[in-house]
Amino acid sequence: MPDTRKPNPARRNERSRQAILAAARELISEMGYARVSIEAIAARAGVGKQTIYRWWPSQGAVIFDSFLDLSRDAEGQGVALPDTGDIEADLKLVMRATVAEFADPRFEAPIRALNAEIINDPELAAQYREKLAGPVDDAKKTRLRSAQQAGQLAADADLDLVLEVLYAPLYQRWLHRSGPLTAEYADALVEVTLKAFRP
Amino acid sequence: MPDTRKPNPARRNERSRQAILAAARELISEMGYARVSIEAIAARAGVGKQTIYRWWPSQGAVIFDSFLDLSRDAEGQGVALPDTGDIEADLKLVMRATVAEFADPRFEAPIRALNAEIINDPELAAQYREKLAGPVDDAKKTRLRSAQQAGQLAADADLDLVLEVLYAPLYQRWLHRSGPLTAEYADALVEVTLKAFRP
Amino acid sequence: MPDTRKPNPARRNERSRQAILAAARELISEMGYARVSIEAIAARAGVGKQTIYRWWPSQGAVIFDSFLDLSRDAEGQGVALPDTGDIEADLKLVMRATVAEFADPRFEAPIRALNAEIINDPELAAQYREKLAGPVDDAKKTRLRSAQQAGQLAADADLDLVLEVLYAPLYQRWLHRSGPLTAEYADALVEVTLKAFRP
Amino acid sequence: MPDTRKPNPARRNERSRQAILAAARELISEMGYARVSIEAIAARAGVGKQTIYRWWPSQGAVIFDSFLDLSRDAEGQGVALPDTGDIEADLKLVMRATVAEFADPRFEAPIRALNAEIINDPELAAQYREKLAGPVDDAKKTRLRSAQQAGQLAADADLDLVLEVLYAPLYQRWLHRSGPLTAEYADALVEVTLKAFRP
DNA sequence: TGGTAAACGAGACGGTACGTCACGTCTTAGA
DNA sequence: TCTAAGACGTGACGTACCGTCTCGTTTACCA
Repeated sequence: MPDTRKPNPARRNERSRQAILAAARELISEMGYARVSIEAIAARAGVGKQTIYRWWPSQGAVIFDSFLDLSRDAEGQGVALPDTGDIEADLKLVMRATVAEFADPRFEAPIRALNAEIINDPELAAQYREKLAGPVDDAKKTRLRSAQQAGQLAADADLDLVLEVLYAPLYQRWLHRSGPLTAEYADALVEVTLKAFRP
Repeated sequence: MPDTRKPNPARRNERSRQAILAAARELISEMGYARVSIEAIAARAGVGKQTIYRWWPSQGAVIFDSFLDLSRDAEGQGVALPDTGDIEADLKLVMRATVAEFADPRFEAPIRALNAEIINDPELAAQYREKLAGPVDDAKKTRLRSAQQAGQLAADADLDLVLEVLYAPLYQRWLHRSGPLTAEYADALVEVTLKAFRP
Repeated sequence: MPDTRKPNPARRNERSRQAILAAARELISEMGYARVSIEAIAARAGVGKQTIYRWWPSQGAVIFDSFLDLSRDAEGQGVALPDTGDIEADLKLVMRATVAEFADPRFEAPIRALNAEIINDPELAAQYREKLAGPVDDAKKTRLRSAQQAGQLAADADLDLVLEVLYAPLYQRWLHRSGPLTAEYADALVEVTLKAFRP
Repeated sequence: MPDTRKPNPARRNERSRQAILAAARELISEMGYARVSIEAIAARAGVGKQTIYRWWPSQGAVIFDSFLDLSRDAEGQGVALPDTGDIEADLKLVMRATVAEFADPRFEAPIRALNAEIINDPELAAQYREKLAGPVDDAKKTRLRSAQQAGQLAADADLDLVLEVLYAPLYQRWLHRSGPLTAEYADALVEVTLKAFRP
């Protein structure tokens, strides 16, 4: 009979939690996702394996949390996009930033790891949409709605679809390494998208 | 001294090759990609492990080949798209077929497995572009060029970009399970793409 | 800095002590010695693990105490052997009682556990001789001295040796399961021993 | 589903087998039985853990085999006792040798380990009687029968009982550390036993 | 057509990591 | 202050697979 008792979060050791998430990020960057084991994370974090198993159901969940942790630091909670009134300029700025982020070697391995994990784990995918993609997408949609009111975007445009047309090509090109990710490419995607959803 | 001699492909046992690829596909469908091992494939195929290691460098390569095998059966060699003269109708037909394929449970697990593998393995990604995506994309681009000549598409449109705008949103939505994949969605993508690249 | 303070026995919770010893006995009988853990004893006794570690240095010590506790109940403090004047009859009575005790399933597992523990733990062996075997052996030697005075036993017989010749074969046969333990066997041992140490 | 396939003994690696048994003996002598783990044996032997689990069902079985291996070396196959015609002299010789063996630190820990294991494992106890104690006892009984024919021992003496009276006190005193093991003690046991079973 | 070298099935091997269990220490809350 | 509760770092458990390495046993070429 496995132990089904739930641990008491109030007594959780925050130092251990941070050490585990940091170790996970470091190891993924250093050796690539496929070679990272729970044992290695525990050893690097100076933590017992059980402390990982106690709080996370799977390795994917640890990866996810380590990534969540990273984003929280980066963003704070104000995830608002710039709004200069010029939707094209604003989107290009944001898209170019995304391109730059993908080129940063510190982000490369963990983001790839997370995406690989998401593909095969629906549970994780749901969490990803809710905790990571969701808030960011909401901020983007807020900016798009502003553009709609300014008449720069069709009033009846499906904003989820707009975001997909804008971002999915970029993500796919990066994940599949099927072409160069340049500022020009980012600009082209913005222009194409705006043309597609022009009023 | 390890055995560095290369095996002689002429003497390869075709029955074993087929059994291995079939076993790989079956196991991925049955138990999910993460739980499939070389041992299990060998056992299911009634084959020694060495016979797998002799001909494939990694598990990802086996998965890839099993998938390649599958596509070859499906497509034959004539990977030409319909050309009725109406690019919108033709693309909608093809996109709806893709949506249907993604809904087929026999394809679901293996395609996901392949995509997950590609994300973390540049070598495999290159093979994927060359052997699988490449031919299909070429066929699609042939159809798009025909549309350009018919004045249905901007003559200076970057066809790789067109394909990305057309397909990436669909793939991403499926991989991330971030929304329903319907015929209407397929149609919408075609319409949006054609508007974006209208002459 | 570890806590090196000694606990104050005066404040010890007798209810917990009894619960621990009882739980130890029960678990050994139920699951066999090898499978009994401190965790299980603590859980069964409804006691914190620390309460066990505070008062006993090792699992062997708990087993020992649980056994000591059991014997104390059984014997009271009057550990005197019968003295009818007939040493052979008296010894046979006692030996047959020992045989019967060994056949009692409630005693089987704990006594075996204790003996296994004693073999590898000199500290525990010393305690065993002092607290458990000692008093019983003293009582037996008192009876043997009475037999010496009655001329039924050689006056210069080494009483420790007499006890060993009398009991060791019985214990060994039981521990090694190398033969049946019957009343006849008990009788034979008494007869052989008396013959060996006849005046 | 555990793997129930039986390994093929014909393909067993004798070098590994020897290394495991030697490592087990060494570790028991060095750190005491209680502290020896399968992991440590595998590491010391330069062997995978699975190679141990493949061929032995339990740690006790490894210990037992390592001991069996040791005895085989020591005895060769001729386990015959000396027969000078003087049973008392011959037995004293053998008993003194046993006492000396118990004092040899190379034997101390493994023999204790084996005895502790035997107490709680009936399966192992049976093997012990058959493979280790049995042949030795047979040799001893052969010598005792010779003494019976020479009229030095009661013709109707139960030889198993004779052996128990002779050896059990010695074993028990050693296992329980309840007294010194000297040549004099060995002699005394022989004298007592012969007196007990005198014709 | 019979000999021989390869590929084959089988599976044992030295390993790594798994996920679980229990250890003995520690911290917290409550009586 | 002792206690029940239980999280912690540690490390062994027994299992699953890894990729390599023999073992015989088919196969298929070639002499």
